[in-house]
Amino acid sequence: MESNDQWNYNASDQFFAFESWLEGGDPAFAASEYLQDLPYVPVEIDAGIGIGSALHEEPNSSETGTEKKDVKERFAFKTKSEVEILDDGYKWRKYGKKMVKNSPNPRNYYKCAVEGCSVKKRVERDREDPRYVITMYEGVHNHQGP
DNA sequence: CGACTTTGACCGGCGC
DNA sequence: GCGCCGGTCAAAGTCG
Repeated sequence: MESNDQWNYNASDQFFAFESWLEGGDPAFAASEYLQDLPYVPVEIDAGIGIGSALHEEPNSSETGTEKKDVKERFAFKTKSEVEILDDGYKWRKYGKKMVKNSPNPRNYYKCAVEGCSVKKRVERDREDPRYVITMYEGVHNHQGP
């Protein structure tokens, strides 16, 4: 599928921001409270991947005894984009919109439209830089394509 | 006519 | 115990 191409058109910006976040290179973003409790999942940046690949990581493999089922795979990054609706190759159904206290911008809630797939996604603009969009994924796709 | 977006209401967790 | 805050539901509306 050509969904990789759709990723590539802005993958550079996305993963550059993501790397900066991982390395603490972007204090404003790292310190933002959107992500304070958001465990990130490392991704292979050189692999030309989509978010779906990143979400295949399973953090519970090293856990022993009590497994933390509540902790789903979550992943966030910042994108420089004018529009919030970025087609990532999946079909999303919007189910909510909310104003967060610390931001003048609304936060949008999306869910994967494929049956049996409960992946969720949140999109919101950066409070400091309105030209950036923060996207957060949660869950793992059960299916390969849209 | 069907599928999806919109928007306020509702609910549960947490802090005070 | 109450109020704030973030997340979800669901009815109505809109678009193709």
